[in-house]
Amino acid sequence: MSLRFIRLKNTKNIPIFMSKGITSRSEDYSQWYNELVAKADLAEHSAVRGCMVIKPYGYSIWENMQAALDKKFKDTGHSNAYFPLFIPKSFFSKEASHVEGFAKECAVVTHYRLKNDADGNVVVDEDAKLEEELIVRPTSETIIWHTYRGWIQSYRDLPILVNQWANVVRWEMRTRLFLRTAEFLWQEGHTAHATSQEAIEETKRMLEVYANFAENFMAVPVIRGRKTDTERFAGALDTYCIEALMQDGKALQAGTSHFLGQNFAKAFDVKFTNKEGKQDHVWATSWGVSTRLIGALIMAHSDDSGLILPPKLAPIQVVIVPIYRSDEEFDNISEVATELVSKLKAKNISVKYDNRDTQRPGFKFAEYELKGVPVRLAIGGRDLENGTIEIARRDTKEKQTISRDNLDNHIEQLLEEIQSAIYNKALKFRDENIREVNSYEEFKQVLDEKSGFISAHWDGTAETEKRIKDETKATIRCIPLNNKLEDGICMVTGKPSTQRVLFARAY
RNA sequence: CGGGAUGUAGCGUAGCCCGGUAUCGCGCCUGGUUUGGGACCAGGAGGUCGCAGGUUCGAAUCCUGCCAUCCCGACCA
Repeated sequence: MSLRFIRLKNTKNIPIFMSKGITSRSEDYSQWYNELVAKADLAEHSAVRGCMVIKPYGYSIWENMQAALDKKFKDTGHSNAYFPLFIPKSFFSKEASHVEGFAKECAVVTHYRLKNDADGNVVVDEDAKLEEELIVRPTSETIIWHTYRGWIQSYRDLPILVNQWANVVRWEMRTRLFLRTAEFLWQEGHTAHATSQEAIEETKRMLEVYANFAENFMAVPVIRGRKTDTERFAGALDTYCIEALMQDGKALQAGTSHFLGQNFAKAFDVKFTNKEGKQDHVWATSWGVSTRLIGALIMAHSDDSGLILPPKLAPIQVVIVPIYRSDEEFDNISEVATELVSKLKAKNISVKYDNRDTQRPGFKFAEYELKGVPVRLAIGGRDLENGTIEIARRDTKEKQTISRDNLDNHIEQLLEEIQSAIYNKALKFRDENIREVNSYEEFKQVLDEKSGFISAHWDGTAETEKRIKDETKATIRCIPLNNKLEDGICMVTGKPSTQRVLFARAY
């Protein structure tokens, strides 16, 4: 039965487990993504509309991301704390543009008790209405700045460098696992500073932390940039971002860092006494990345056989598969494998010896390809005789039989090589898909035929930006930092422009 | 929240037009043979046909209402 046939008949957006492979990227990219998420055991839809269950394998990728990011936050002087899930409605309305930005997607708690009605059904007890409604946090600026007010009196209390790992809720109409769900996991950093300059430095420092993480851990090259006024975070003076390019040519915002100016300090009346004894409002930043990064990871590297995970984030870096014909042979192989496991563990390499006898080797090979395990080792009877092992790398699918001497060092090097190989591949793809365009006609053509990032002149107005979005669905992803200044004319209006900005259709 | 479609076993489906208690594949369980790229044979378990009414001797099938999901729009990390 052909996949195409199945797909056309499959009206539910649920993957097809009966087939051996998954839909190819060229056939249907989003179908490929959905099936991959399910078949690689990363996540599934839950009983709650718009919310996902992150399964153990997917969650351990998130844990690896958390560990790496958390270390970077600590290394840059931040501490973790935790603020409430609920935010009083009144807090929320104190910063005008902030409310406006989030109002349409907030979950609201109105009651605190249930009861049984006459028919025995569980209903909301109308007598238990909250005096003040609570908003389930879509982000925590308001509750945090309300709290910071009590923490800050003097410049000596500054800076405050706090991060929290949390869940947030944004009531989305249309969801995709990891990319957009009603509830998601993230971290949000919230810092308070004595000067504008210091806050701006913090904003940029954390953007660089994100960019560094994306490139060195996720192996995803990113463009550092600044958002336009329209795309800016609700309540910020400036939003910086890192933008990544997915294999289908669509852009994905992978992290944001905001300079909030004194907006929240003013809204929540957070003042401090400076060295000169004068009162001033505190300067703020906030920055975050979410489980969306897992979506980015999938779409940046993976192929039609499954996930390709960068070794630095892979839950299992090396898997060993035994191939045997008898119990005795299995025992002999296990002995070799167990020794190898301890050698690799000693090098802090995450390794799994898959000794299940319920699945055959071929099945396991396919399974670990699907799950993106970077290195696969196979040991069979021939290897026992020859002192060899079969080693296969997931990214290129290259396979060779090598001596087992010095294998742990070899694998350690190979993992590093894979890490940089997938980065370089993604970088090459990204660079090949940034195109300079000088007319609106050409812009539309490139967008439809090639997609990717388009670098073009824009007159800097929100009207033109909106027109382009309405007509082409492409948005300005960012104004790249360290952008080359060059005189030009806006591709739409012909008005003067001093630099090119990056457009793309985006997730 | 507008337009369109779909709900049958864990998953994918046949049956519905033309009413008679549900088909097939994958997966699952048991036993055996297998094992260097998704094994094979034999046996077996699993379904209030989305929910609630109605028509009928009898409803997966016909009628009414509701619910859920998916696709296309408006909104978004």
